[in-house]
Amino acid sequence: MPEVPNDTNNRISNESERRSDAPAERSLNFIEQIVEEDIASGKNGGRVHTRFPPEPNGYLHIGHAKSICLNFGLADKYGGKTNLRFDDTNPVTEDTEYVESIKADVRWLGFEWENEFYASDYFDQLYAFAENLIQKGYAYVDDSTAEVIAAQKGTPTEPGKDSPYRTRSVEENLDLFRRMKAGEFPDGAKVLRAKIDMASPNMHFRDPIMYRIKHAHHHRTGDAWCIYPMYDFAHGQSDSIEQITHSLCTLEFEVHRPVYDWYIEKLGIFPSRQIEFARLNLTYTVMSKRKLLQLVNEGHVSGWDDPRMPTIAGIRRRGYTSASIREFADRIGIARRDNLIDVGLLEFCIREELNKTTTRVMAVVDEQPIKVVLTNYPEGQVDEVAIENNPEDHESGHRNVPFSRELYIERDDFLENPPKKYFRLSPGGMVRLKGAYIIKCEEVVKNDEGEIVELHCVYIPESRSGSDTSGINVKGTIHWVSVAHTIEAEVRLYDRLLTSEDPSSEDRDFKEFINPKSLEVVRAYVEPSLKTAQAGDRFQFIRKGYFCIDPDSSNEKLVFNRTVTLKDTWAKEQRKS
RNA sequence: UGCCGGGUCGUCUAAGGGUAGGACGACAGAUUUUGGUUCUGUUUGUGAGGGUUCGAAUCCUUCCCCGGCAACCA
Repeated sequence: MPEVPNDTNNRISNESERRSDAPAERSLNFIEQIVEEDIASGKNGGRVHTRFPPEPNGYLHIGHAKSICLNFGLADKYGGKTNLRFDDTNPVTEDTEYVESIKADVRWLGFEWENEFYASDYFDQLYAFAENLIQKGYAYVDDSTAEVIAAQKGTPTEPGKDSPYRTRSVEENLDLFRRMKAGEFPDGAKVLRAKIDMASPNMHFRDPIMYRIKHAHHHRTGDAWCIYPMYDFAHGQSDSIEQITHSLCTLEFEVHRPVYDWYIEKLGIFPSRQIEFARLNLTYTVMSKRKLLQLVNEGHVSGWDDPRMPTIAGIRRRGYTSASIREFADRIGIARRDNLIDVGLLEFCIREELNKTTTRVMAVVDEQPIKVVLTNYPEGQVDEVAIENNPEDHESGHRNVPFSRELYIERDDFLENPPKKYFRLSPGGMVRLKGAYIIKCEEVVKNDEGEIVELHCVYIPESRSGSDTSGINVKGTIHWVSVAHTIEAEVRLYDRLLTSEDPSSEDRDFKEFINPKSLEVVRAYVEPSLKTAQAGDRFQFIRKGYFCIDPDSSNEKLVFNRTVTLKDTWAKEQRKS
């Protein structure tokens, strides 16, 4: 697990700050309404205690971020607490690597948990709960195979059938369950089931399995156990043990709620309340751990933290700030209807922040930039021109950038036969070099293949930025770097991971929609001030987008990730025609 | 076909018997030494029918559509 860099934008506002910061009064989401009703009625003594319960079998993604912001945000808002609880009841898929990454991600998002718990902390207690239910006649040991149990379960439209083992005596059940625990039986030989109703219209009520035998090494309890509780027999009781007041989960657990309540009722323990909300779906990506794991294992991406991944680790490496993720979570809201959020909203959130905070720098992102030679500029002369660090922040000051006779500009910023509203450079045309002079293109130099290799231009000495007396008005301003002073860098340009807006709605497998151009690695020529930039530093490349230094970067070779492009109305217009 | 949910601008999300509002997007304009930012304006919505009511997105009813549920996963 790589160390997670500090996020300077990671400050969590305290309560009073948050209140004064609060813009217009926002309406409550349905969970906040429930919480406020509970507080008003004095339920749980007005206490609010939530929990974030990941299973440590994969990395967290932006959908988890929604849940984290909801759970921690709710506690924060109502003076409550939030536990981090690892739902580690299935040792074969779980690992401490995931535990560590999850903790790092939650912290990076800006939240600190009240308690760090594990469902495995409660194995003794859960075992006692199970014996309790056996004693009350609510549970029995079933020797049937998985296949037989599945067959007896019936279907959604047909009731199930009772297992022949359903009528075992309490004594026999107790004896068998203890021997399951003692390791007398192989995996799959027996399970402990709740005795509820094999004819229930809710499939989860048809004698759900409580414990199964798994002779597997657990990441925390080691080899102490060979029986492990199922989700349904662990989650609600864990909530109850921790006195969780509001147990928030996604919609697919809705049909589990009657089971959740049933165990709590039969055990007579603290009644936590489960409330479901719709999970996050984002356009042009997938959000299931299974699919993300597949992308990682099959090498479609470089790892869980590949900047194209919707994982928190990936988004972080891409250059997103945690504040922008929190803002996003806030804007998408909480409701029960299925949703598919436009990834454009996420991009809006990061642009909004980075626009205010990043230093503007000159970077010519082009494998083959065009060299501009200013024929009337003295050879060997170097000028220092002042560039505003950030026009959105007047305190940010200026920085000197070297200017000389030979410059690089992007190939896109010159067109031999420009269309009507093209504001950039063209033969005989004029353009402003950002922070420097207006230039006029007088000659286009081509190689034998007819490719443009050089532009011979003249600069207008009176047009210098800040002291322009030329009286010339140009429509366009372009960025540039001085050939003699630039440093080369690698830039990784990311695009959407998938080409389908909603891959789950497609007939074909999601992997058929992997965007072959989701990563493009190009060379760039950047201004010398970037020499000392450190991993995690963020910049705006003027007119291009927001970029951050990747951990792969070194003193020898700068590596930038493009977090997000700037809005580009010109490109949009081009696409239309 | 059984059970449980859910349907409000293109996308999210409010309004819970009394003006359908906000955000993102889109479009138009202003400003701009980033075709960025900022500002202004515009556009578009209650799945359908019936009922209750002075008045329905909201209550009742029939229908339609969408999602989830049949792992010894969570």
